[in-house]
Amino acid sequence: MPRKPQQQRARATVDSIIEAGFICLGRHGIEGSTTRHIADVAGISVGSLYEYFANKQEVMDAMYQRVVADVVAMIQPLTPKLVKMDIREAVRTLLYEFRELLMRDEGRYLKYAGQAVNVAHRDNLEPVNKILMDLVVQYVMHHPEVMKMQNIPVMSYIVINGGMFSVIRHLGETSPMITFDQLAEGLVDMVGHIVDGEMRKAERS
Amino acid sequence: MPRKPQQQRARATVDSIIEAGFICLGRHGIEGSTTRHIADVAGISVGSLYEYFANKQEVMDAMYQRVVADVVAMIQPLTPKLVKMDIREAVRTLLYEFRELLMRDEGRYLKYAGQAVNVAHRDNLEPVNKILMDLVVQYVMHHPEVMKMQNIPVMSYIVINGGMFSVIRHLGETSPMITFDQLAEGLVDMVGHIVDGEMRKAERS
DNA sequence: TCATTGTTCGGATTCAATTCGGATTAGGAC
DNA sequence: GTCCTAATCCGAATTGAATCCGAACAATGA
Repeated sequence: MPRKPQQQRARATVDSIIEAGFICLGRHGIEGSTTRHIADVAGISVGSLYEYFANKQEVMDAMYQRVVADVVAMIQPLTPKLVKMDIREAVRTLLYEFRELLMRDEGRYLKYAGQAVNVAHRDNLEPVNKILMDLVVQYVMHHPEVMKMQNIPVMSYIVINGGMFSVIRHLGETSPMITFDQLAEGLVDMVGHIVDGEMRKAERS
Repeated sequence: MPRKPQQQRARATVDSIIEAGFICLGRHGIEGSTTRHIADVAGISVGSLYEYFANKQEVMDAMYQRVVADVVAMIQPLTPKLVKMDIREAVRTLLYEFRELLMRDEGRYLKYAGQAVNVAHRDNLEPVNKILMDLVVQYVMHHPEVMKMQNIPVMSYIVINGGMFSVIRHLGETSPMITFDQLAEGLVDMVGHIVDGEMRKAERS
């Protein structure tokens, strides 16, 4: 039965716990992130941690939520610009912004995203999926010609999931076989070819 | 200091532990898979478990290895047939075989694959990546015309990673927005469009 | 000031992972 | 068949991390 922080100092405590969670994860990985360790880094006692979080997992969840919120906050204001761009340029822009976000603070978020992609936590990524789907919808509205494509939802699903995973995985790679720029251009071309190909298919039928 | 099993009954014990690992994971998820629980299901004591595995993680690793070995064993004999097919048909065949394997024994392997896709365990999937890269190489040798593509490694990386992840994620979804057939056709078209698009690009230059 | 409610603390408790020393069994030597 | 040794198995004891709890401390507001 965790409590809602009501006073200013309690909110600060909650913040320091989440912050400490990221620091511990960055420093010693999952193993080093014991509740005691997190509490130490946050400068509080373990007891205090459990005032606001029912268990360790909830601390992790709060960290997720912050990552996800930041991703959404990154995409949202970008949407108006993106929808006016050529599709390839839009994908490219999004990819580099995404990387910038994941690499921020010595890859703090990337470490987390790496955990988040497993199926057990798939729901946590839902808001990101949603905003990207919204972006697709808005994009289509600005580019009526692509509406000829029959399978936009399916292709979006593939591109969004496959794209996110490829990027997260690639950034986590210690000695990648390809550079990020190559990966990004590959993804850009992939989306471009899909749109071109689907349009061509639509015209034929 | 885990020991190598030397007698027949010891090998049976090791096997029963791995088997029990899968059963526990299927029954109660990660939480239900305590060493005691696994030992109980395997019909041995915890002590025996530690005779052959240094720790719980090693049991998990042995399970990974079995999954990965089975995936490789599925693809290897399929390769000769695949390389002779049209690219779209090859992708389609591979996808359905992959699903069949993941769903075997009430999705025993799928539960495991879900864990494996996170960055911490990315190395475990390396053999699968390798055999798929090999498949690409062999495919290219049988279809010299696609050699005109400039970025085969990059596109393979994207398609392999993105494809595997999309499928694993989709199969783990409780109420998927799209059917597996749709996903499969989408992936087939994606690969097809990429090849067509890249060939066109190559001809232009 | 006092009462009330929010906050913090750190020792006590619980539970799973791992260890260890002794009991049991397989399989070869005689 | 008997004996011997290494392999195997066992499960109580240990360890350490997660979690709980009740007392101490701080803020608020009448």
